[in-house]
Amino acid sequence: MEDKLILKLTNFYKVFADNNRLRILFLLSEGKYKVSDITSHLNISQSAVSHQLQLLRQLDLVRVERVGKEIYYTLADHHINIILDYGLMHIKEKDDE
Amino acid sequence: MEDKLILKLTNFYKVFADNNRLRILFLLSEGKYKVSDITSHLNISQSAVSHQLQLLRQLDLVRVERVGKEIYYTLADHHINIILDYGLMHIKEKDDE
DNA sequence: ACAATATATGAACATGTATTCATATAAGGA
DNA sequence: TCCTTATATGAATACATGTTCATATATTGT
Repeated sequence: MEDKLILKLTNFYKVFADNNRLRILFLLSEGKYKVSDITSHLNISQSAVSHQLQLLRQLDLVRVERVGKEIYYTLADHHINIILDYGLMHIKEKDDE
Repeated sequence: MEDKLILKLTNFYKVFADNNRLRILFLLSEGKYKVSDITSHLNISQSAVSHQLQLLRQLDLVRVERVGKEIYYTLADHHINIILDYGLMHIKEKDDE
């Protein structure tokens, strides 16, 4: 097993290993939201949301669209949805703890 | 989407979001290894390996078997293998970066 | 041009967690 | 029993990263 590949996998998992980030992703999996919507829906500060969105942008996980003063975010592609769904499915099927 | 469920998912991802831990898991996916084998194969200190193994034990991801002075580790069940494989498959199919 | 609103961003700070260091425990051999 | 080897473990340390705080930028309305 090549270490380089495992490192990539590590980094993949890291993206989803933060609760607020994951909550944002799941919210976005339901549609298009502007930043203020995200902060109010999830009770995360505006700054924290923006920082997470910046990271998600850098990783190309979200798509950005400006409408006037507001900026809307959506998931970048259907692939992300599949990942989220797969994760959920996996958690649900084992009722540990 | 229930926050509690997402939190569980976060914790699931966290397990795999560390490089050395993941390398240990992939090594164990190939068979049974004692601690000293793991440290030499992966170039991680004995202590670091033991700490990671402790964590993996607590999460029931590995199975322990003592033979004399040595202690052998294996993955707890086939399910873990499937998770690892799925992750790899996912990484391989997208050639980002 | 100015004020108000929405979002982004850099730096400081807080926190979680992985590693190291020192040492403990357990087993086997002399 | 004493010594050696294998592994575990607690505490200290190092480090990565998420949040906050203060402020910048961008857009709209007046």
